This record gives sequence, structure tokens and C-alpha cells, in this order.
Amino acid sequence: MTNFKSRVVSTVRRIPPGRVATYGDVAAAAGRPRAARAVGNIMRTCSLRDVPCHRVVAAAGQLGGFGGYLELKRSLLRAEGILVSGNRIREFKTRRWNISRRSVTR
DNA sequence: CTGCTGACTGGTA
DNA sequence: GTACCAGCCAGCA
Repeated sequence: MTNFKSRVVSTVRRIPPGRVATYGDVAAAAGRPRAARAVGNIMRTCSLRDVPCHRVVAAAGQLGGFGGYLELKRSLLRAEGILVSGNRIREFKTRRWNISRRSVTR
């Protein structure tokens, strides 16, 4: 496992239940603020059992991707109290987890 | 090494 | 609000 990937994984694992973070947030916390796309790539190859990938969403407040498991992602989020309308996350700004970097909710 | 590929993002129209 | 465009970067062929 590469260093970047391990940092991304540990970052995602630190996201508390009921909270979400964007790919950009995770990338920034991993030390590569512009590697959001690469983070998505990593999420694609990591095992859902070890990493709460469903808590990582797109910056626009949309679900983002989850391969062919978008339904699963929705149900997992709903199980943690996060409501989703279509692919839009309700209360996104307040559900967004404040990672050590990038303090404000833009 | 080069050249794609995306679970992305921000800007512009 | 939507659509398109150009950077972006780790991983893989």
C-alpha cells in the first residue's frame, strides 16, 4: 500500500458516524488538496469493510459515486441519520465533518 | 518513460 | 438552476 493511500484510508476512518467529508477534504487532510480525483480512485479499490467509504461525498453536496452500489451508499447514510433526496444530501453543510485543515465550510 | 482513466472540483456561460 | 471545460493526480497498461 502506498503512503498516500494509507493516509487517505486513515483519514476516512476518522470520519465519525453521521458525518460526511468531501473527496477534496480527504485529499487535503492527506496532504494533497488537489488530489480529490485520485482519492476517488482509491475509494474505488478499497474494501468497504475496512473503510467507511459511504461517508465520502462530492463537494457539491451530491452523493458522488459508489460504483454500482449507489443504493447501498444511500441506505448506509440513512442508517446513520443522514437523509438523501435523490442524490442530494440534506443538511450537507452541517453534516460536513471539519477535518483538521480547511476550517470553515466555505 | 508516455499516455490514458476516473467514486473530483472550480470556473465560466 | 444546468452544461461544458480544463486542471488535477495516483494507478495502471
